[in-house]
Parts: sequence; C-alpha cells; structure tokens
Amino acid sequence: MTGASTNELAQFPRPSIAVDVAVLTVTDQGELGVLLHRRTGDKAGTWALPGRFLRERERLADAVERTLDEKCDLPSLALDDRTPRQLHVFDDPDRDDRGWVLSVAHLLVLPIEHLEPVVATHPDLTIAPIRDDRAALPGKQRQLPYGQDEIVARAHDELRRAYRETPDPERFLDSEEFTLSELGTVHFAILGNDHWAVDTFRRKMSRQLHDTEKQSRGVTGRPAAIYRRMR
Amino acid sequence: MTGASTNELAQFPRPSIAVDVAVLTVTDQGELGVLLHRRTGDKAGTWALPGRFLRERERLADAVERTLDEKCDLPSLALDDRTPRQLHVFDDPDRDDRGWVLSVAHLLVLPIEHLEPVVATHPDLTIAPIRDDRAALPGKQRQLPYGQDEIVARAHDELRRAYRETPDPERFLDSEEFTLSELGTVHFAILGNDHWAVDTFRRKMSRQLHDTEKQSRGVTGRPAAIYRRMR
DNA sequence: CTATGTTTTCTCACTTCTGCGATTACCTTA
DNA sequence: TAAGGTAATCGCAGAAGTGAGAAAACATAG
Repeated sequence: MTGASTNELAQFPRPSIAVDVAVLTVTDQGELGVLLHRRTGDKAGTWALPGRFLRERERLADAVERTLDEKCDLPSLALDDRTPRQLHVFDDPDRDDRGWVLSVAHLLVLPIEHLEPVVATHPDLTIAPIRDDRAALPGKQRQLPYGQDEIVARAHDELRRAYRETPDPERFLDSEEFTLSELGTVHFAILGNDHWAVDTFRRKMSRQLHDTEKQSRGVTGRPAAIYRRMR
Repeated sequence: MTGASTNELAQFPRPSIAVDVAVLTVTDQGELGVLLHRRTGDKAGTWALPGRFLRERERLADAVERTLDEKCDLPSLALDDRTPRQLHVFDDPDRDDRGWVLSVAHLLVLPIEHLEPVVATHPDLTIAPIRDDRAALPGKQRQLPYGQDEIVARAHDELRRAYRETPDPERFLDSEEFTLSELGTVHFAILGNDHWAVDTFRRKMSRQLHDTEKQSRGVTGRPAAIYRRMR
C-alpha cells in the first residue's frame, strides 16, 4: 500500500481476519483425505475445517500452526518443517453471519502416519475422503460451513498442478526412501488412476529420483528398487 | 473460520487491510512492463505499485478496481472484463511502519493499448520494464517500497506458469484475431527468447487456436495466417 | 517489371515418448 | 524344493515431438 498517512490508516473500520486450513493426507486405502474437526458452541456437532481468528500482530502461518495445535492436538513438532501454503482470501462480506470477516485459506500436507494417532484418540476429529472434489462427510451433513468446500476444491487443484510433473513435492510420504509404487499411491490418489499409464509414471519419476541400489524385501511379488529424493 | 462466538469476534484487535496491484503489460518494444505511480505525501516522488486500503465491507477485487480508477485514471471500462487475481497475502507485522497492515497482492494484465494513453498524459504514471525479475525503475530509485519487488516477482512467476502451455490466457492481446508472431511477442516477453524454438512454439499454440483462414496484409515479409481464440 | 529483403510455412531426418507384451525375481504353499 | 502367484522391470515397435534448412509469399526499391 502506498501514499496513505497515519490518519488514513486509522480512518477506516477493519475486518476480522481468520485462517482456515485444509490438512490433506493420503489414507491407508490410497484415498486423498482432509482433516475435519467437530465444532463446539453454536452449531455444535457439525464438521468443519480447523480455523481460528488472527491475534494481534500474529503471522498467518503461525496462526495456522496454533490452530492445529489447539484444535487438533498437532504440535508444530508433528508438522516436521512443513509450512502451510496460502490458497486464497475469501472476502465476501456476507460469508460469515457473525460480522465482516476475511478468511485466508491454507493448504498443509501431512503423512497419514502423523494424523492417524491423533484422529484415533480424538472423537471430534476425522479424516473425510475427498470424492468428486468435495469432502465426503460422515453422517448426514452434506457440506462444510462458510463455503469451505471451495477451499478443499482449491487445495485439490493446487495439488494436481504440483503432482503432475514432480515426485511428491509436498511430502505426503514420511520416509526418505520409498519405492515407485509407494510414490504412485500418492500421485494416483491426487490425479486419479487413469491419469497415467503406470509405465509413463515410472519413467517420468525415476528420472527425478536417486536410485539407492537397494531393493524392497519381504513384499509379495518382485522386489522393487528403492529410491530417495534428489539432494 | 469456525466455532467462534460473536464475543470472540469482537475480542481481538484487527489489522488494516490493503490491496496492491501489479498491472502488467507487454510494451511496444516487446518487453514485459509494470505500471507504477509516483507517490504523494510523505515519501513523495518515489515510484510504487498502485494500492489502497480496503473500505468497510468492500470486496478485494472492487478495491483493486477503485485503486486503478482513482490513482491511475483507469475506469473499470478500460479493464474490459479483466479481473484481478490474488497472488499472496503479505503479513509481516513490521512491513509497514504506519502500523499493523496486511496487504493482499494482486495481478492484473492489460494490453498496452489501454495503458499507453493514460501513461502518456499523466506524468505521475510510468511503465517500468521488468528485467531480472525486478522492475527497472527510472531515475536513481533502486527498489519498490514495502517489499513490492516481491509482488512483481510473484506476478512474473505466475505468468510464466500460465504462459508455458496456453495461448495468452490472461489476454495481453487486445484483439480477437492475431498472428502467431504477435502471440509470440507476448509469450517471449514473459518466458524469454530462448525458452522455445520458434517452431515448437508455432506447433504447440496453433493446435489450440482456430484458424480464420485469413492472412495478414501490408506487412513486411510473407503474410501470416490469422488465428482466433477457440470458442 | 524484376531483384532483393523479410518473414512465414513446409519438409524431412532424427530423437524422444508411449503402450504393451514378455521376462524377471521373490514369496508362499504344498 | 518345486510350482504357482504376484508385482516390478525390460524391450521393442509405432507414435509423437523437435530442429534446421529449403521453399513460399508478399512489399518495396530500383
């Protein structure tokens, strides 16, 4: 912003700022899923994305981290250096009936191994599979509140773009080493099973990975080569 | 946002929200350029991106349009249905010395034909060419204020991504019909002259355009086929 | 009216990519 | 320990993409 005096700064009413976060993961069934929590208070019982108001002079990324800590029992430690990415600012002044609220939507990717334990122990958390670009909610709830379905759709879009060419750039995979079929599980969850012929996938990705010369063992079928991310 | 009561909404201090916009164009010299205006008031005389504070319950896109109207004499009419795209929210609380300000950066593409007349008649407007991912400012000013250089860099990045595969998706070209070399001027301004062999460009783009069967006339060299956007 | 300059478009040899049917390698079961 | 099951990898033929030189088409100068 430019050219405004201190007076001008104080002159206008200001909106509340919220952050919402779509935490995405790939489930054990190889489906893309999103972390939801059950709301308390007014509309208690309905599922929604974790979110929170921005505190004074707080950074957006910090607000997202605190949301996950407070609402989902996921301390920054569990985030493992992963950083939320901004997706979009939702600015419809009538979006929130509590007042004028701008909401900054974020995307964060976490391996299922980090989510599984907290979801298993907290009944107010769940992972909803994403089908047809929308969270398939448990029970009879049809959609997420405050137009959060669009956040999920945008998050999925963003991932589709990122996962077309590059091997697991957002680190759905927890471990440093993995086989091409483990990598494929992630990419196919995001892009659909029909996006690539398996062979095309193999060739495109193996070029961008480092072959450890190791083999997977104890699995059914022929053992697979184990790769590592490049540098 | 979820689960907050009306009390909670009022409880926290709120930041001022600003919008900044990088209006990009391709100059007659085939260079990518960004529209700047000279600031008034405190730091008068320095160049900056057009920007403005958000008014009560105003939409971000509307704020951007009003900025262009008020600061650059570009009424919505001149925008010709083009819509600003959000790039990023800058949230460093110390970014602006006037107080706690969040700034939502936007990108808007306009044809040089729309900008030329206003820039020619307003001495406080200019189009700075973008070189090495940064606005080459006139005079001895080295950088844009409030970290706006990063906005320009992000805008350029965004365009690079969009212009790699698709013919002029943001409509730098004003007219409905154009030759492949006119299209090439835009793409090469964004991606650099060495990104493609000219022939590869021709083949990739002509597949995505509709051939009008018309030929350019009165130009030097062999007349070119005239294409139109598909549907 | 012809030669010249300039830009677009075509042609063709060459490289890379793709899909699919073998082939390989290990585990399990008998 | 050998046969059968399963998944990973290879090899090859056809398809698609690429670069560079040749040809084509028009304007203009002489």
